[in-house]
Amino acid sequence: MGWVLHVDLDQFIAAVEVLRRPELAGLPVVVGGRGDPSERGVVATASYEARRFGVGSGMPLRLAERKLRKSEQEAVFLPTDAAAYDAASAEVMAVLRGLEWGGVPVLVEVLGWDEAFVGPGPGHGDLGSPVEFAEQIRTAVLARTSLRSAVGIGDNKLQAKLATGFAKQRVEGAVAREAGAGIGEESGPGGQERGRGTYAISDATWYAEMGDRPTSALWGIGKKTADKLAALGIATVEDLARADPDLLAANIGPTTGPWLRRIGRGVASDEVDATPYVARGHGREETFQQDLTAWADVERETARIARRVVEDIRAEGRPAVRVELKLRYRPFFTLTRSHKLKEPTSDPDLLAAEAVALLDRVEKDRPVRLLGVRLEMTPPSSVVE
DNA sequence: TCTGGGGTCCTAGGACCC
DNA sequence: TCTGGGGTCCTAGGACCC
Repeated sequence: MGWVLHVDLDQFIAAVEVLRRPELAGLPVVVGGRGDPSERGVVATASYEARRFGVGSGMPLRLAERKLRKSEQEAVFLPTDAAAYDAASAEVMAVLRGLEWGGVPVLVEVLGWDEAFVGPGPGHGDLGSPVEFAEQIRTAVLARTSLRSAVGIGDNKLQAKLATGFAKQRVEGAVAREAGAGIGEESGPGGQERGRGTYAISDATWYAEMGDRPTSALWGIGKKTADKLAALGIATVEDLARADPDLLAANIGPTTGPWLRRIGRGVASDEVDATPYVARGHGREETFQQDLTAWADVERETARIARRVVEDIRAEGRPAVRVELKLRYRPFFTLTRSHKLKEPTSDPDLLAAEAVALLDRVEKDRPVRLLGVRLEMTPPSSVVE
């Protein structure tokens, strides 16, 4: 049996902020943008205390501020500090990589700052109970980083990922109930009740757990695809599992159609890929606090952002092969223009000029809300001596 | 209350070549 | 003068995820 585990840290960004500012514990903490709720920006993470008042990820900061003000809560707004989360994330991943399961080091596939798949390493022995190992993971992460987590268990990565979501729901439900009942911090400072933060889904329980849920409950199906499926008469995961493969291929696409049917059936890879992440490209984009109306400003800002991205790709040591410009006009219309370079380059002047040249292909008489520049790099394999 | 930023992968159409 | 398909590259946009 190829068990896969998925580890997901609780309210990671907010938790990291509270760790370095313990006085914030218990307060509604909202992290996002530059930390100024009167600015354009959205919530990256809200603590459970803030979530209770309807504040959630992706919400405009201005709206979050209004909700918390109405609740008369003493709320704290903080800027996003990517370097701090990078560092905390690296600590957590190091703890995971240090674990042994079945007598050999585990494989760790990092998914983002706060998520990873964990699987048995090659040549492992008896794995014992995956639930026991999940508890071991949560205990080790908490002990070494003071961060709480949930762990999902599955026969493959899809099942493990979805199981983590159910584990988190149980934790949040319990926290809310305790808050309502006037019970304090969950089992004392740093506590983490055993069993509460793990959940398992397997091939055997797939339809019982997922069959009646909407297709959007699946990892990989968002609102658009769910709507498209609904128009085909496919509402639930079980509907999707039973759907006609030709219908899916014809309406959704030759690759995506069959893949959707597979995930409807709970079928996915169980291979934990521990090879280090290599980015295809890097980009930076910026929403301006005030829309740009003078085209000279648009050109200057485009060049500035392009030079920032050149610094990013220079740090990787791989030249750019493609330049993409992204523009968002007022009120919210977005377009992209891109250009493949004749030859790879890391030259800042040249790449800034390429980015600015892409502006020749767009309308110049409309207010600009956002500018972005993205550079695609040569793949590492093509770097030859 | 207007709607972030950093990524990935897929699709579809047109150009171009054979 | 009209008319084929197939394959690949490039570009723009869409969808999704954290």
